[in-house]
Amino acid sequence: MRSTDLPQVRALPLFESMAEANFEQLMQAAYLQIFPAQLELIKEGEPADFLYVVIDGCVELYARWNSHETVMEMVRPLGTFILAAVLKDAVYLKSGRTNQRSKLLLIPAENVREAFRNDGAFARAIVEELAGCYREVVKQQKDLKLRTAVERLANSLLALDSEQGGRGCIELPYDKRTLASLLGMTPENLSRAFNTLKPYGVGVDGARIRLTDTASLERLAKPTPLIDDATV
Amino acid sequence: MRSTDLPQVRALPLFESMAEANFEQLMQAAYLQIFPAQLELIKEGEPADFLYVVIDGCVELYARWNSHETVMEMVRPLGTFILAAVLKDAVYLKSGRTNQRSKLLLIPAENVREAFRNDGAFARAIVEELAGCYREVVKQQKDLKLRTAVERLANSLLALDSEQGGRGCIELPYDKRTLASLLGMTPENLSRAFNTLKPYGVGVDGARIRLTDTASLERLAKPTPLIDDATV
DNA sequence: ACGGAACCTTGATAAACATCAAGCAGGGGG
DNA sequence: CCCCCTGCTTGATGTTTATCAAGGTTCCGT
Repeated sequence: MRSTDLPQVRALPLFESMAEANFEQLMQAAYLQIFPAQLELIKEGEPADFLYVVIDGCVELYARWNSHETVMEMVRPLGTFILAAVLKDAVYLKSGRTNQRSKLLLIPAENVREAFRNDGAFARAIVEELAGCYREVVKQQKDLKLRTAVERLANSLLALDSEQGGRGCIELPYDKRTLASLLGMTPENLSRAFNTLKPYGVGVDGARIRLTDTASLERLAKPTPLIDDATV
Repeated sequence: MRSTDLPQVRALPLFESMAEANFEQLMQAAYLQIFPAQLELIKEGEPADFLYVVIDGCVELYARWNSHETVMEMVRPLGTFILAAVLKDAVYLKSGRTNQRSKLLLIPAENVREAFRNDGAFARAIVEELAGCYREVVKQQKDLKLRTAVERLANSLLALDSEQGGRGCIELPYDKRTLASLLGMTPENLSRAFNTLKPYGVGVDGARIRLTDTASLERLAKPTPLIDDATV
């Protein structure tokens, strides 16, 4: 790959500390590709062939069982996915599709494993990344087991707001039904949850959400760093 | 520490490949200790001081929010816990207490991080372990989001059975209320779920469960390696 | 502009799950 | 041995969430 995207990939925590030669070798083996929206990238149960980096666009990771489907995670730039399966040389636990037209970097799994074996700094960066991913999922699980749907929505709105500048004005980064599934509820329920939050200063106009009484919303949501802070 | 437990700790996947000198150094800094039942070991939100290894007994990891509590994981011999927090030098996301009188090995966090920096083989073993932990939580999350309480119970019974020899005769390794919380339901609901499973050949006598129609139970449970197999 | 297709919302209903309140059974300590 | 405590179960009830069905809006392509 040759492009203006290379420096920002190099700057990712996962890659920034690895030796130049190893990084170049990884990138030489990698593919940079643009995919249309709604394209099936990976399917749960299949062996892990590539480590993916989202350069542009958005990828939806989801899982299916008994004809039910649930969104597990939305990966936005510059996130990576399927690192654990690649390292363990195991099958994917989640399926993945592009949510919109997306530019992705595909690094062959075997090259990642080779770099991991040869480059100590890379191995340490991987540990850091994996530990972070692990803690994120644990937080999601606490969210799911300890909160009701309305509480989960309230907290996710507060998180989105602070992510988007804390101005009380949110632009939802994806469909409402995607958000619903991500939060573990049905689209109908999300609609009703938004209505429930109206008295707490939550105004909805399509994908634009307005928070006019953050204090009140926080009293309901009771956010805690141990569930809601991305960095903790 | 000096004891008959050392060889089995050394044999753990996490430690077996590290250099002898580094392992000895880790063990010299570590404490082997026996704790009574129901003892608070760690508290969510506190900085990670030790990596724990359960040598004997059982430790319950749980989380709390808004005066609700849920069991996240039961760690039995020879499992480790709180690895991610130790590596990231972060606060615990879960609290932990002994479920019964337990023998634990406590390795100071700073020593673990030092060994991780100095011993490439250890770093790789950590990656393997972390990736495995990550995938376990992802499976739990799929279980929670895609299945009902009865389905979760049915699958966990099948898993426990195969873990205990597949003879259709299970001894529950902990209280029913603990199992309930682990599966994300109330004790009352677990009781009712057992009743729901009676027509599928599930007999309950205290902590002893008998499966008399595994085929029928499996038709209901629809187990899949992508959620229910520990090793995948 | 029109038709159609997503997407979202709303309402009605049903299923799943939690809560509250007793009651029962078994085991450990006095 | 008996008592009491703890854990479990059961029943009644209420809340939360899903499902089914229908209507409305927006946006796109023809």
